[in-house]
Amino acid sequence: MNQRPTIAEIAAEAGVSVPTVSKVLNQRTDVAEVTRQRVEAVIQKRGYVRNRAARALGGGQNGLVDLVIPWSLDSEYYQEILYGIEDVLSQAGKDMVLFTMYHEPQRQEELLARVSDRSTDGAIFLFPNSQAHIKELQRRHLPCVVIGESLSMLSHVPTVRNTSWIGDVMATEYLMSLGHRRIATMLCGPADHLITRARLAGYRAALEGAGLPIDPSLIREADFLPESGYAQTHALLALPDPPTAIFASCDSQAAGIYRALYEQEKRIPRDISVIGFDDIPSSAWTSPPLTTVRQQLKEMGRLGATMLVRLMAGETLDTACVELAPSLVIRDSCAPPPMHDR
Amino acid sequence: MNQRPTIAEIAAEAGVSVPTVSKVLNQRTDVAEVTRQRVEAVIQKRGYVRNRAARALGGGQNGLVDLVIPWSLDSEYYQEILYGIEDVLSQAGKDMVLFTMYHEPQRQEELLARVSDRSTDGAIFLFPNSQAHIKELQRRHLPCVVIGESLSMLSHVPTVRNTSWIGDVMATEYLMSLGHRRIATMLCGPADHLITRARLAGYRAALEGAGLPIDPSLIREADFLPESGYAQTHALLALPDPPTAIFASCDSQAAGIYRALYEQEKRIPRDISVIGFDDIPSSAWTSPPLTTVRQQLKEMGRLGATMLVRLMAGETLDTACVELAPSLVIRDSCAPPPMHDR
DNA sequence: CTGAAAGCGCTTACAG
DNA sequence: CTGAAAGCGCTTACAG
Repeated sequence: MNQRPTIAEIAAEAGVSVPTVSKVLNQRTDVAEVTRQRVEAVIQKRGYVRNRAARALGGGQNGLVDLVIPWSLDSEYYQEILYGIEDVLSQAGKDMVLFTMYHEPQRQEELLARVSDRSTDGAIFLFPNSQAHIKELQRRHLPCVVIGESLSMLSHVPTVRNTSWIGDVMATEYLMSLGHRRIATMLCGPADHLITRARLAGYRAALEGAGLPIDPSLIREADFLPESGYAQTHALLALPDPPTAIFASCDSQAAGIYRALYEQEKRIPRDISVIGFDDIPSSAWTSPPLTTVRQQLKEMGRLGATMLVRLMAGETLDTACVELAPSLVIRDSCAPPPMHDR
Repeated sequence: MNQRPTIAEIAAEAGVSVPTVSKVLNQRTDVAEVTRQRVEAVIQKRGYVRNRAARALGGGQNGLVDLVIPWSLDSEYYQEILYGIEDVLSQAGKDMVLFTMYHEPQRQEELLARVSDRSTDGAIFLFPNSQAHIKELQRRHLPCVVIGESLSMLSHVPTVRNTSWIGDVMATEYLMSLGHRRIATMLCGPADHLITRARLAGYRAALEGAGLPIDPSLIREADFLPESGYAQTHALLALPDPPTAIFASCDSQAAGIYRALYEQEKRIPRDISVIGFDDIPSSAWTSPPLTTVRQQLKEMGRLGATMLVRLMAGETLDTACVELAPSLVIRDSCAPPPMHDR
């Protein structure tokens, strides 16, 4: 039989008992150095790997981490974050289990059930839309980390996010530095959401800082899809006094803005400037290449995963909430406004 | 104590033994109907869910499926497939564990170790670059399914893929019907790969069928990234007799083609036509919208997952290999060639 | 520092 | 049709 070795076989071969091998495996200190080395040699030689299910049942960890996402992994945005998470987690010997909430409340129950299973050693939440279940998981001592804005700043869940409103300030100031005075902006979701409001505040602050008026007709409702950028751009262009620059709330929305502009035969950036937000990989390949605000997506993933690994190892975090600053990536979609508009 | 109920508690409450509850849970037939109903009522009432680890240890299934991908989930292409897989698997009560091969041979060993664990009930391989480990897993009776081209047609692993070369025929014929005679095509990977050759054969067959010559300078090496499309388009345009249409091997490559054309101030489709391959979601939002060959990506995911679910349930598949036919999606990136080129 | 013992929550033969 | 028994491969007290 070419079966995978069990802890019992290792113990027999090393001439010790099963608990002793378990101690070595769990890096306990109450093992004689000689014993440890002997056991480790056998483990090495036989290529022993613990059985995950048995470990979990016995009360140990099982090397699985839940990745809880609100919807599907359907945007480059998520992918980038995931990439960072995967990087750290695989180094730590953890595997990811995808758990999709689909915005269904009943899925939360499933998640809780699975955790009381000890099916999983920890969980990473991407842009959670509720915190109730996270709190419940923490109450059951499951290490949890949130990546992305969380609904409440009061949360006690370790969080890593981008200081996005600063990005709005940067983009708006950059456009103004080019000479733009009529800058349209798109919202990034429902107007009553905290993040939406925070980001809008960045735009307003920049404008006010420069003594420019705020024109409500230049603030448009939109979401993360190209459709909304498309529709609002057409609306913007129909204004008596249209903007000379459009600030997209995210790069994927910018594709819709580009398209509306293309249809109206407006050249970017000669006739009108466009600036994005996120800097997803494909933004480097639009025509013209999109100037945008870079969020450190991979880094968010890496940091969040690192925090979780620490938590799972029983360590305590010194900083529960990490904010990453955005930066400006200047490509070719912005230029000074046309002469007659200055 | 508000703990999650165990099978023992259910048994006690229903007035039966533990094995009997287990039988009900596993839909065995050797249980009296009355007993079954009584047990099921208690299960229902207590919201009982089996402990995954205990199940796996005891010899049952644990509700986990490995999703084995060659690299990272870094393209819309994968995402679409994943979406289909997720759809079916979540219906079947299975969760996905992401397993990334990173093209590292040593990862194959890890995969094997994990499976002898019975950590997982089955595995779905996306575009595997080797079949050795899949065969080994099958030998250990782990249900496996391949989605995407597999290296050998002789494989005994159930597979679902697209009949991609037909797509190449369709695209080429469409371009010819528009009046094009000099059609460039990009390879979709190393020239010695089976898929690359098969797809090229589709292009050739269409051309030959129409009695058109095959010009080797119009067949360009490329991969799945925009960069290669970009570089080859510039090279194509520098030819003494440049093509009037370019056939991209995939939509993400088309972004590079668009960009090169944009830089050379060639208008699509007035000056030159571009056709893609895959029909990833963002292709509907390029400017102009990309005419492309649609691969049924979500459907591939759904079918593959469905096959795996059957296999895990102990059923046998009537068809081991399913081929999905592509179709043409006509948008705005193709037109008849300019007058002087006809 | 070491190991005998009990237990985690299931499952599968197998005897009745 | 039902259930007593043994076992899956670990882990954690706890006694020595």
